[in-house]
Amino acid sequence: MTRARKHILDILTSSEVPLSAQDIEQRKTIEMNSVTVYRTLHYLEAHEYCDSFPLTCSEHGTERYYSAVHHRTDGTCDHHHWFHCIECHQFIDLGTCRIDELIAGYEKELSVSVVGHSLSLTGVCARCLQTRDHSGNREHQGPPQAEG
Amino acid sequence: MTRARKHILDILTSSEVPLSAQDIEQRKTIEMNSVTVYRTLHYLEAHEYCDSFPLTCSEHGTERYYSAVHHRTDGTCDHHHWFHCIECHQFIDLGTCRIDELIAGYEKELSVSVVGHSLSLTGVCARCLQTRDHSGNREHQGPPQAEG
DNA sequence: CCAGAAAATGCAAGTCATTTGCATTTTCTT
DNA sequence: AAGAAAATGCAAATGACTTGCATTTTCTGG
Repeated sequence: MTRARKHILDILTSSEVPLSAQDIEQRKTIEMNSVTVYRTLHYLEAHEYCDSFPLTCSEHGTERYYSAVHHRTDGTCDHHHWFHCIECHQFIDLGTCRIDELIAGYEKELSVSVVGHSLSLTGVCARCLQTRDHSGNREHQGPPQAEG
Repeated sequence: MTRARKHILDILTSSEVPLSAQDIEQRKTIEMNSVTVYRTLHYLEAHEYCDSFPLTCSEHGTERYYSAVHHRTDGTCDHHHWFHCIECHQFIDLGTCRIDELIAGYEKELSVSVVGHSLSLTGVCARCLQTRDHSGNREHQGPPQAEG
């Protein structure tokens, strides 16, 4: 692990939400070319340090988001999925993947071997729903507590 | 519905697999600018004539794929998900969405309103698995029957 | 059926995330 | 520490997709 790789992995590990390459560029505290950010993300994903998925939103367009993978004591990966609010553009953690059985079912049904999957939900978060209720359509509020 | 829109919707409706903007350009039989293809796909999706999801594969990179939505007699949409083979790059229909309940659970748990979702599986299809078994790693075969 | 307005389309250029080639620097191996 | 291998920076390219604007088609009221 080089310095750059350690640094980006640290950023991912300490983030509570998935980050795009651009998010990482903003958060990095050491000099690093943006090409290196992309290459590092590829490296981390190939080596199972992180997961990624593509998401399209009105504010950021289509981008790939990365999140650190937590390995369990038995060596398996704790793979998460995410909800993305179409109003405030925050991510909400949906916790550990709950479609393993569904996938196992498809594998059996179709005689395929599933190697990867991508699931993401979009909609309106509790906070934005509340804002709507209380006030018709005001301006969107900022992030819930700080930056995600 | 203009001529262009009807034509693209026809292409989507008669395809058994999701198509990218480029796939559609290849299949169209009337003159149409590629910008129009994109705008038409936006129109069709906004009006619930089709669904889309982004997918990344080694052969085509990251692209958005579109498939016609079938409306049931009760007016609801018959939303499907897809498996994509990382070797032959064919799609396999996973049938009607089976995660509605899971999503309803998340909505309740997190007090969010889910407006959309994207799920896709990647892996090796039955045919490619078989080719592997029978012959070590030969060249990949062509499409199953014709063009998908 | 026709005029005028509204919407759709074509064309050219632009945007933007991401990738690539190649030279230089850093890291690893012996 | 030397040499090879891998990583990084820089500049330019790629490729999906979007935008602005002029022209054409479609729709609506008369």
